[in-house]
Amino acid sequence: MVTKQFGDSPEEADLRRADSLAREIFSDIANKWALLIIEALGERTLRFSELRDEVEGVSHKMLTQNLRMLERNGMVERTVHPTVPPRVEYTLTEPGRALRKAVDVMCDWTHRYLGHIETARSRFDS
Amino acid sequence: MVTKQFGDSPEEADLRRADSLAREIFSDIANKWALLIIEALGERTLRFSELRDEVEGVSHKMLTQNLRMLERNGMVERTVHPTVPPRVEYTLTEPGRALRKAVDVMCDWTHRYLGHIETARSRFDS
DNA sequence: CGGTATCCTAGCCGATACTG
DNA sequence: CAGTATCGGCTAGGATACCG
Repeated sequence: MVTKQFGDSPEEADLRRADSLAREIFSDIANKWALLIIEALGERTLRFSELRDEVEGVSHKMLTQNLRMLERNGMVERTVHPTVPPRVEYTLTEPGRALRKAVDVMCDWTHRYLGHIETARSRFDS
Repeated sequence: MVTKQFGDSPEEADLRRADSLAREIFSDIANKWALLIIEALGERTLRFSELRDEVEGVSHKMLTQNLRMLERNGMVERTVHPTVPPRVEYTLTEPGRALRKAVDVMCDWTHRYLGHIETARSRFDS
Protein backbone atom coordinates (compact mmCIF):
# COMPACT_ATOMS: atom_id res chain seq x y z
CA MET A 1 0.00 0.00 0.00
CA VAL A 2 2.78 2.33 0.90
CA THR A 3 3.59 4.20 -2.25
CA LYS A 4 6.29 3.00 -4.59
CA GLN A 5 8.54 5.10 -6.75
CA PHE A 6 8.27 4.61 -10.50
CA GLY A 7 10.46 5.81 -13.33
CA ASP A 8 8.96 7.43 -16.39
CA SER A 9 9.19 4.61 -18.92
CA PRO A 10 5.92 3.76 -20.71
CA GLU A 11 5.52 0.34 -19.05
CA GLU A 12 5.71 1.99 -15.66
CA ALA A 13 2.96 4.42 -16.59
CA ASP A 14 0.14 2.01 -15.82
CA LEU A 15 1.87 0.80 -12.68
CA ARG A 16 1.68 4.38 -11.54
CA ARG A 17 -1.94 4.53 -12.69
CA ALA A 18 -2.83 1.41 -10.69
CA ASP A 19 -1.03 2.81 -7.68
CA SER A 20 -2.85 6.13 -7.77
CA LEU A 21 -6.14 4.29 -8.23
CA ALA A 22 -5.35 2.17 -5.19
CA ARG A 23 -4.63 5.27 -3.15
CA GLU A 24 -7.85 6.86 -4.32
CA ILE A 25 -9.89 3.83 -3.33
CA PHE A 26 -8.13 3.64 -0.03
CA SER A 27 -9.04 7.25 0.68
CA ASP A 28 -12.63 6.48 -0.26
CA ILE A 29 -13.03 3.62 2.18
CA ALA A 30 -10.79 4.87 5.00
CA ASN A 31 -13.62 7.04 6.23
CA LYS A 32 -15.87 6.67 9.21
CA TRP A 33 -19.25 6.64 7.50
CA ALA A 34 -18.31 4.33 4.67
CA LEU A 35 -17.01 1.73 7.10
CA LEU A 36 -20.00 2.04 9.42
CA ILE A 37 -22.41 1.66 6.49
CA ILE A 38 -20.64 -1.47 5.31
CA GLU A 39 -20.70 -2.87 8.82
CA ALA A 40 -24.40 -2.03 9.21
CA LEU A 41 -25.32 -3.76 5.97
CA GLY A 42 -23.51 -6.96 6.89
CA GLU A 43 -25.40 -9.86 5.34
CA ARG A 44 -28.69 -7.99 5.28
CA THR A 45 -30.51 -5.95 2.71
CA LEU A 46 -31.63 -2.60 4.09
CA ARG A 47 -33.72 0.30 2.87
CA PHE A 48 -32.39 3.82 2.91
CA SER A 49 -34.39 4.80 5.98
CA GLU A 50 -33.42 1.61 7.82
CA LEU A 51 -29.78 2.39 7.17
CA ARG A 52 -30.22 5.90 8.49
CA ASP A 53 -31.60 4.49 11.74
CA GLU A 54 -28.99 1.76 11.92
CA VAL A 55 -25.96 3.98 11.38
CA GLU A 56 -26.45 6.30 14.28
CA GLY A 57 -25.55 9.93 13.84
CA VAL A 58 -25.29 9.85 10.07
CA SER A 59 -27.00 12.71 8.27
CA HIS A 60 -29.24 12.30 5.26
CA LYS A 61 -26.58 13.95 3.14
CA MET A 62 -23.63 11.86 4.31
CA LEU A 63 -25.64 8.69 3.89
CA THR A 64 -26.59 9.35 0.26
CA GLN A 65 -23.14 10.65 -0.53
CA ASN A 66 -21.38 7.59 0.83
CA LEU A 67 -23.89 5.21 -0.66
CA ARG A 68 -23.28 6.72 -4.10
CA MET A 69 -19.57 6.34 -3.63
CA LEU A 70 -19.91 2.74 -2.48
CA GLU A 71 -22.21 1.99 -5.40
CA ARG A 72 -19.83 3.60 -7.86
CA ASN A 73 -16.99 1.47 -6.55
CA GLY A 74 -19.12 -1.65 -6.87
CA MET A 75 -19.26 -2.37 -3.15
CA VAL A 76 -23.01 -2.05 -2.72
CA GLU A 77 -25.88 -2.75 -5.07
CA ARG A 78 -28.84 -0.41 -5.24
CA THR A 79 -32.26 -1.66 -6.27
CA VAL A 80 -35.17 0.67 -6.80
CA HIS A 81 -38.69 -0.71 -6.51
CA PRO A 82 -40.94 1.48 -8.66
CA THR A 83 -43.77 1.72 -6.13
CA VAL A 84 -45.31 4.69 -4.38
CA PRO A 85 -43.83 5.58 -2.10
CA PRO A 86 -40.51 4.49 -3.61
CA ARG A 87 -38.59 1.69 -1.95
CA VAL A 88 -34.83 1.58 -2.39
CA GLU A 89 -32.77 -1.28 -1.07
CA TYR A 90 -29.04 -1.65 -0.55
CA THR A 91 -27.01 -4.86 -0.37
CA LEU A 92 -23.32 -5.62 -0.23
CA THR A 93 -21.88 -7.08 -3.41
CA GLU A 94 -19.26 -9.81 -3.30
CA PRO A 95 -16.39 -7.30 -3.11
CA GLY A 96 -18.38 -5.43 -0.48
CA ARG A 97 -18.75 -8.54 1.65
CA ALA A 98 -15.03 -9.20 1.31
CA LEU A 99 -14.30 -5.69 2.53
CA ARG A 100 -16.69 -6.21 5.38
CA LYS A 101 -14.38 -8.91 6.73
CA ALA A 102 -11.70 -6.26 7.13
CA VAL A 103 -14.12 -3.91 8.85
CA ASP A 104 -15.15 -6.70 11.21
CA VAL A 105 -11.53 -7.14 12.21
CA MET A 106 -11.31 -3.43 12.97
CA CYS A 107 -14.49 -3.53 15.06
CA ASP A 108 -13.30 -6.56 16.98
CA TRP A 109 -10.01 -4.79 17.55
CA THR A 110 -11.75 -1.71 18.92
CA HIS A 111 -13.72 -3.68 21.48
CA ARG A 112 -10.86 -5.97 22.39
CA TYR A 113 -8.52 -3.08 23.21
CA LEU A 114 -11.00 -0.66 24.80
CA GLY A 115 -9.35 -1.16 28.17
CA HIS A 116 -5.79 -0.77 26.86
CA ILE A 117 -6.77 2.42 25.12
CA GLU A 118 -8.56 3.91 28.08
CA THR A 119 -5.55 3.46 30.36
CA ALA A 120 -3.13 4.59 27.63
CA ARG A 121 -5.17 7.76 27.30
CA SER A 122 -5.25 8.65 30.96
CA ARG A 123 -1.50 8.03 31.15
CA PHE A 124 -0.92 10.29 28.16
CA ASP A 125 -3.24 13.02 29.41
CA SER A 126 -1.16 13.57 32.52
CA MET B 1 -20.03 -1.76 16.32
CA VAL B 2 -23.34 -0.52 15.12
CA THR B 3 -24.79 1.48 17.94
CA LYS B 4 -27.07 -0.07 20.49
CA GLN B 5 -29.90 1.55 22.35
CA PHE B 6 -29.61 1.75 26.13
CA GLY B 7 -32.11 2.65 28.80
CA ASP B 8 -31.25 5.08 31.54
CA SER B 9 -30.64 2.78 34.49
CA PRO B 10 -27.32 3.24 36.31
CA GLU B 11 -25.86 -0.10 35.18
CA GLU B 12 -26.47 0.86 31.60
CA ALA B 13 -24.62 4.13 32.07
CA ASP B 14 -21.18 2.60 31.62
CA LEU B 15 -22.37 0.45 28.75
CA ARG B 16 -23.24 3.71 27.06
CA ARG B 17 -19.86 5.11 28.08
CA ALA B 18 -18.01 2.14 26.58
CA ASP B 19 -20.08 2.43 23.44
CA SER B 20 -19.33 6.10 22.97
CA LEU B 21 -15.65 5.45 23.63
CA ALA B 22 -15.70 2.73 20.97
CA ARG B 23 -17.25 5.12 18.48
CA GLU B 24 -14.70 7.77 19.33
CA ILE B 25 -11.81 5.39 18.77
CA PHE B 26 -13.36 4.14 15.58
CA SER B 27 -13.55 7.73 14.30
CA ASP B 28 -9.92 8.22 15.24
CA ILE B 29 -8.62 5.27 13.29
CA ALA B 30 -11.06 5.32 10.37
CA ASN B 31 -8.99 8.03 8.74
CA LYS B 32 -6.65 7.86 5.81
CA TRP B 33 -3.46 9.12 7.42
CA ALA B 34 -3.74 7.10 10.61
CA LEU B 35 -4.13 3.87 8.65
CA LEU B 36 -1.32 4.71 6.23
CA ILE B 37 1.00 5.52 9.12
CA ILE B 38 0.22 2.22 10.83
CA GLU B 39 0.79 0.38 7.57
CA ALA B 40 4.06 2.21 6.97
CA LEU B 41 5.38 1.36 10.41
CA GLY B 42 4.64 -2.34 10.05
CA GLU B 43 7.25 -4.27 11.99
CA ARG B 44 9.84 -1.53 11.68
CA THR B 45 10.92 1.35 13.85
CA LEU B 46 11.02 4.61 11.94
CA ARG B 47 12.14 8.13 12.63
CA PHE B 48 9.85 11.08 12.08
CA SER B 49 11.55 12.09 8.84
CA GLU B 50 11.59 8.52 7.55
CA LEU B 51 7.86 8.28 8.17
CA ARG B 52 7.28 11.52 6.30
CA ASP B 53 9.08 10.09 3.28
CA GLU B 54 7.39 6.72 3.61
CA VAL B 55 3.82 8.00 3.87
CA GLU B 56 3.66 9.86 0.61
CA GLY B 57 1.73 13.09 0.49
CA VAL B 58 1.43 13.54 4.24
CA SER B 59 2.22 17.02 5.52
CA HIS B 60 4.40 17.74 8.51
CA LYS B 61 1.35 18.84 10.43
CA MET B 62 -0.86 15.86 9.67
CA LEU B 63 1.96 13.50 10.51
CA THR B 64 2.62 14.96 13.97
CA GLN B 65 -1.08 15.31 14.64
CA ASN B 66 -1.84 11.70 13.82
CA LEU B 67 1.25 10.42 15.60
CA ARG B 68 0.11 12.22 18.77
CA MET B 69 -3.31 10.68 18.44
CA LEU B 70 -1.90 7.20 17.86
CA GLU B 71 0.45 7.64 20.81
CA ARG B 72 -2.37 8.85 23.03
CA ASN B 73 -4.42 5.79 22.16
CA GLY B 74 -1.46 3.54 22.91
CA MET B 75 -1.02 2.31 19.35
CA VAL B 76 2.47 3.65 18.78
CA GLU B 77 5.35 4.21 21.14
CA ARG B 78 7.49 7.31 20.87
CA THR B 79 11.12 7.30 21.99
CA VAL B 80 13.21 10.43 22.09
CA HIS B 81 16.98 10.10 21.93
CA PRO B 82 18.47 13.15 23.64
CA THR B 83 21.13 13.81 21.04
CA VAL B 84 21.77 16.80 18.81
CA PRO B 85 20.13 16.85 16.44
CA PRO B 86 17.28 15.07 18.21
CA ARG B 87 16.30 11.62 17.03
CA VAL B 88 12.72 10.50 17.60
CA GLU B 89 11.61 6.99 16.79
CA TYR B 90 8.18 5.47 16.45
CA THR B 91 7.18 1.82 16.82
CA LEU B 92 3.87 -0.01 16.88
CA THR B 93 2.86 -1.31 20.27
CA GLU B 94 1.18 -4.68 20.66
CA PRO B 95 -2.31 -3.19 20.16
CA GLY B 96 -0.90 -1.27 17.22
CA ARG B 97 0.43 -4.42 15.61
CA ALA B 98 -2.93 -6.09 16.11
CA LEU B 99 -4.64 -3.19 14.39
CA ARG B 100 -2.13 -3.41 11.60
CA LYS B 101 -3.47 -6.86 10.76
CA ALA B 102 -6.82 -5.25 10.01
CA VAL B 103 -5.17 -2.58 7.89
CA ASP B 104 -3.30 -5.27 5.98
CA VAL B 105 -6.59 -6.95 5.15
CA MET B 106 -7.91 -3.64 3.82
CA CYS B 107 -4.80 -3.10 1.71
CA ASP B 108 -4.97 -6.63 0.31
CA TRP B 109 -8.63 -6.04 -0.46
CA THR B 110 -7.84 -2.85 -2.34
CA HIS B 111 -5.31 -4.52 -4.60
CA ARG B 112 -7.33 -7.68 -5.07
CA TYR B 113 -10.41 -5.79 -6.27
CA LEU B 114 -8.73 -3.03 -8.29
CA GLY B 115 -10.08 -4.54 -11.50
CA HIS B 116 -13.61 -5.04 -10.19
CA ILE B 117 -13.67 -1.47 -9.01
CA GLU B 118 -12.33 0.00 -12.21
CA THR B 119 -15.02 -1.70 -14.30
CA ALA B 120 -17.72 -0.91 -11.74
CA ARG B 121 -16.74 2.73 -11.96
CA SER B 122 -16.84 3.01 -15.72
CA ARG B 123 -20.22 1.28 -15.72
CA PHE B 124 -21.51 3.72 -13.11
CA ASP B 125 -20.07 6.77 -14.84
CA SER B 126 -22.16 6.19 -17.96
C1' DC C 1 -39.71 7.71 0.77
C1' DG C 2 -35.61 8.71 -1.30
C1' DG C 3 -32.85 12.12 -3.71
C1' DT C 4 -31.02 16.65 -5.07
C1' DA C 5 -29.84 21.37 -4.40
C1' DT C 6 -28.70 25.43 -1.71
C1' DC C 7 -26.90 27.83 1.86
C1' DC C 8 -23.69 28.44 5.70
C1' DT C 9 -20.50 27.43 9.28
C1' DA C 10 -16.90 24.83 11.95
C1' DG C 11 -12.72 22.93 11.62
C1' DC C 12 -9.42 20.56 8.60
C1' DC C 13 -5.27 21.03 6.60
C1' DG C 14 -1.40 23.22 3.99
C1' DA C 15 2.11 26.90 4.20
C1' DT C 16 5.07 29.41 6.83
C1' DA C 17 7.79 30.88 10.53
C1' DC C 18 9.93 30.18 14.94
C1' DT C 19 11.99 27.23 19.16
C1' DG C 20 15.17 23.70 21.48
C1' DC D 1 15.72 17.05 13.27
C1' DA D 2 11.44 17.27 15.54
C1' DG D 3 7.83 19.98 17.33
C1' DT D 4 4.67 23.99 18.07
C1' DA D 5 2.07 28.07 16.70
C1' DT D 6 -0.37 31.00 13.68
C1' DC D 7 -2.81 32.38 9.71
C1' DG D 8 -5.96 31.64 5.91
C1' DG D 9 -8.35 29.01 2.15
C1' DC D 10 -11.15 25.69 1.46
C1' DT D 11 -14.19 21.92 1.96
C1' DA D 12 -16.67 18.68 4.69
C1' DG D 13 -20.81 18.32 6.38
C1' DG D 14 -25.26 19.98 8.91
C1' DA D 15 -29.83 22.25 8.21
C1' DT D 16 -33.37 23.25 5.30
C1' DA D 17 -36.32 23.27 1.46
C1' DC D 18 -38.09 21.34 -2.53
C1' DC D 19 -38.84 17.42 -6.46
C1' DG D 20 -40.54 12.62 -8.33
